[in-house]
Amino acid sequence: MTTKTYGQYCGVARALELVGERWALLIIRDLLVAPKRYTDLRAGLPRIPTNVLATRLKELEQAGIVTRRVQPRPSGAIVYELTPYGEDLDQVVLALGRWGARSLGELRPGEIATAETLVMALRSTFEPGDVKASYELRFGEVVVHAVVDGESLEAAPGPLPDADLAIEAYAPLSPLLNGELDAKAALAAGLVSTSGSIAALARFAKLFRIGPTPAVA
Amino acid sequence: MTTKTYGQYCGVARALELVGERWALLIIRDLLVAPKRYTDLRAGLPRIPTNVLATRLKELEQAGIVTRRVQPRPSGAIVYELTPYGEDLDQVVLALGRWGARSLGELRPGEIATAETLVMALRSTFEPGDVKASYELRFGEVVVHAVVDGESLEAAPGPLPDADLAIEAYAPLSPLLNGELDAKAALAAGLVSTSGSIAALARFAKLFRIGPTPAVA
DNA sequence: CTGGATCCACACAGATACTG
DNA sequence: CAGTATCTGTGTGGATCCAG
Repeated sequence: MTTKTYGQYCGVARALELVGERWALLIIRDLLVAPKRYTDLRAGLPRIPTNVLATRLKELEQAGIVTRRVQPRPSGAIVYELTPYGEDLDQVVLALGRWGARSLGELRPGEIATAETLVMALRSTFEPGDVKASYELRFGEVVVHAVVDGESLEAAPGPLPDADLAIEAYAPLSPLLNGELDAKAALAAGLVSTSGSIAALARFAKLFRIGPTPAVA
Repeated sequence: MTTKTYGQYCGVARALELVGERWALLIIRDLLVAPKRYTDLRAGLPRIPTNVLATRLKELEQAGIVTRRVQPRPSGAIVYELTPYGEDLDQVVLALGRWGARSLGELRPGEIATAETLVMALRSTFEPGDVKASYELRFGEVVVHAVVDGESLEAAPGPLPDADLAIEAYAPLSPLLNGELDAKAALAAGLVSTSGSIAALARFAKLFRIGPTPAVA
């Protein structure tokens, strides 16, 4: 798509020319969480062909969205990082994540969740309010945490040992977050277990609520 | 991409599976302005191959994003319209448009602007404030109007004869809107002419301000 | 005229193997 | 670790054709 243009003088078209290709916004999603090395990106995007990853990174670098930095010795590692311009895609990725969350449904066979997908899920579904609380969320091997204080949310990979509430999910939490199950029912169904009360889990579910699953023809 | 999945349990990935294919979000952009017939969509997207348009419309219909309606006789016309689920992509398209507007730059050879691209440009760059005003904006053949009242903006195709300010653009207004030129300089440069004062044009430019052009490597 | 379907050439994505 | 090389298949682009 880099060479292919849409022929329209339009911000949407320009944006899609820059980041509309397959995998591009998923690479950016992962880099929004933290700078990463080539191998880290591959690990977070297991299905991406390596030549496509290499090509995208070059295109994104060319477009001024990503920078490629060689770390000083002794590490010598190569790190990909978003430029400020690339970081401005945050709102685009969050909007996409918010809209797409409603279609998540069941975990499909072979599908994975990473710390990056969970962090962006929390960030995109966050509804600011009056709550002040901290959470540790576990889903299999993947652990992330979130600190909520009114309008502000900090979400990042890794544990938070002294979180107000620790949540262990045994399956996608969509039914809890879209209102299909309330906190009590989700616990009863074995979807989730927590270190706290039903009320605390309900508050969590309200903070990161997603819309109802859309009807499909 | 409909059959091709990203293998990630992630809202962003789901969204891209549904609307991440080439042309899809541009079709949705045009439908966000108003429902359209097949031929109208072709007219607004001159470079889209007809088979791709037909395929996208089927996929989007399948996904519950677009509906295909046959109008009652005598028109019998077929109209494509967004479902409520599809309309929820508004925020995604606006976020993309806002980000991409900064990279618009010059009008490239063969590139066109339509009423739909102008309407979305106004909507995506609108910065709510204390202003109450109405505008008619002309760019070649294309005429759109906007009514601003504090937080609210209504933008739509077509003229608005009794607008507070009529603006005729002879070239893209990016230099005016990104602060490269101020209102006085833009008028002096022949970029634009208006029915009103320099101050009125400056207020317009402030309402629909876009960020600075990103530096590219 | 609208609303597509069909055909072909080709660029790009997918998969895997290989290298500095 | 960070890619490149190669092969294959599918989706896209572009033009044309066709039915109501």
